[in-house]
Amino acid sequence: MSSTARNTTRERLEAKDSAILDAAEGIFAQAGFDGAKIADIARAASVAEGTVYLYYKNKRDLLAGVIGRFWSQLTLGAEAAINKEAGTLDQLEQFGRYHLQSILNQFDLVSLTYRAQPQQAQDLDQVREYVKVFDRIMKQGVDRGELPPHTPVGHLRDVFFGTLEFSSRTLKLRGRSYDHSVVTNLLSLIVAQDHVKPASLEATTPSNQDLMQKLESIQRQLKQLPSAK
Amino acid sequence: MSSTARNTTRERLEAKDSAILDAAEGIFAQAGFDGAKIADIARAASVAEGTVYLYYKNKRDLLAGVIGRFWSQLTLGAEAAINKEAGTLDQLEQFGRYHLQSILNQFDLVSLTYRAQPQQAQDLDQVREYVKVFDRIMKQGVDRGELPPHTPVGHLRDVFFGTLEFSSRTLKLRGRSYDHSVVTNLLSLIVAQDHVKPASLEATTPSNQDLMQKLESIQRQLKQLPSAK
DNA sequence: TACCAAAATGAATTTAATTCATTTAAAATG
DNA sequence: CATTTTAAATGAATTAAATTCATTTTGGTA
Repeated sequence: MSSTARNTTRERLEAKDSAILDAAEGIFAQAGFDGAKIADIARAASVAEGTVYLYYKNKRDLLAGVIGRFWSQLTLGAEAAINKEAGTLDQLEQFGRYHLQSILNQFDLVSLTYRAQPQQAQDLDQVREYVKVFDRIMKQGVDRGELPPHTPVGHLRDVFFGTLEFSSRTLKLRGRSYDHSVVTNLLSLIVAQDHVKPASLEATTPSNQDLMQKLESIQRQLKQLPSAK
Repeated sequence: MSSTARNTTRERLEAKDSAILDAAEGIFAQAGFDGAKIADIARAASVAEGTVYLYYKNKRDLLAGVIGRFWSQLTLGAEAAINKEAGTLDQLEQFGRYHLQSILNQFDLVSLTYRAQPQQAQDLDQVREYVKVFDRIMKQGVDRGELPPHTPVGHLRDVFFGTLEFSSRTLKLRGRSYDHSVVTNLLSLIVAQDHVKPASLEATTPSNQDLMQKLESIQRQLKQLPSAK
C-alpha cells in the first residue's frame, strides 16, 4: 500500500463525506430535521441509503456533522472579519456585526443547532470554539487595559450572544433584515457597563487606584483616536 | 340534555384533556420529544393510544398543548410575583428573578418550547402573552416618567430575555443553580445605560463615585466622537 | 328501556429510520 | 498481471413508532 494510494483513497472518502454533508445541509435547512428524509439526502448525495450510515451512526449524528461544520466555518469567518490591530470596542463591533449577519443569513441552520445537542448536554465542540472568539477579544481587552481587570466576561458573554440571538429571532419574526442598530445598542450597553464591579447594584466606592486606572484607560484611548481609522 | 348534564360532560372531557397533558408533560420532560412515545403517554394518562388523537391532531400538536399551558401558568406566576406598587426597577428585578428561577426549574420544558413551534414561524400565543409582562412593566415605567420616552423597549426586551435564557443554559451546563448576580448584573447594565433611573437619588456632595461616573460619561462621549467605525 | 350520538378503543396501516446479507471496487500480494 | 484480501457500497428487509379507522362502549335523552 503506497502512501499515494492511501492518500487518494482518503481523499475519495472525504469527498463523499463532504457530498453527504452538503446534501444533508440543504435538505435539513429546507425541510427541518423531522421533514428531512434520509432517502432524500442519499439521493441528493448520489449514494445509497445504507451508505449514509457508513459515515454517520444515525440521523441525529448526521445533523451534528452538518451543524459542526457550519460553526467551524463561522469561526473561520469571524476570525477573518476581526481586525487584530483594532481596539477592543471595535473588535467587539466587528464580531457583533458578523455574528448577527451570519445567524440571520443562516437562520435555519442556527435553529437546527438546538436539535443537534441532546437535552441539557454540553454544546457541540465547534460551538464552544466559536464562543471562544468572544472570550479572546475580551481577554485581550483586559490585558491591554482597555477593560477593567474584574470585567465579568462570563456574564457579558451571555448578554452578547443571548441578545444577538433573540434579536435575530425578532428580526426574522417581523420579516426584517440585518439592522446595525441592534449591534450598536448592545455595545453601548456593554460600554456603559464598563465600570460595574462584580456583585451588586450598590457598587463599592471607587478607590483612588480605580480612578487612576480609569484615567490611564482614557489616556490610552485618546492615543488611539487619530489612527483608529 | 340539561345544562347540568352538559356541564358534567364538559368537565369530564376537560379532566381527561388535563390528564393527557399532565402525562405528556411528564414524559416529554423526562424523555424529550423524540424519546417520548405516544403509547407511554397514553398509558400514563390511562387512555388508549387512539384517544390521544381525539384531543390532539398529532404529537407535535400535543407538545404545543403542553408548552402552551406551561407558559400560561408562568404568566400567572409572574404577575403574582410582581408588586404593582413597586418602582420600575424593582419590578424588573422581581420579574427577572422569577423568570430565571422558573426557566432553571423547568429547563426541560423551556427547551422543548423550540420544538413546539414550526421552523421560523411565530411564537406560541402563550409565549407572546408572557413577553407582554415585560412590555407592561416598561410601558408603565415610561408613563410614570421613570424611563425616558424614547426607551428602546424592543431592544431591551431581547437583551432581557436573551441574556436570561443564555445565562440559564450556562448555569445548567456548569451544574450550578439559581444565581442572583445574573439578574443583578443584567439590571445594572440597563441602569448604567441611563435608561432607568433608580427611584431614590439623594443630592449630596460629589463623592468619588460621582467623579467616577462623570469620567465614564466623558469616556463614552470620546468613544462616540470621531471614529466609532 | 331503547335509542342515538359522542367518546373511546386497540388492531391494522403507514412511514421512515436503521440493519445486514450480498455485491462491487480497490488495494495488497506474489 | 492475475489472484486474493479487505474495504466500501448497495438496497431490500426489518423494525419502531406515529397515525388511522372500523368497531365497541358509554352517557344522555325521550
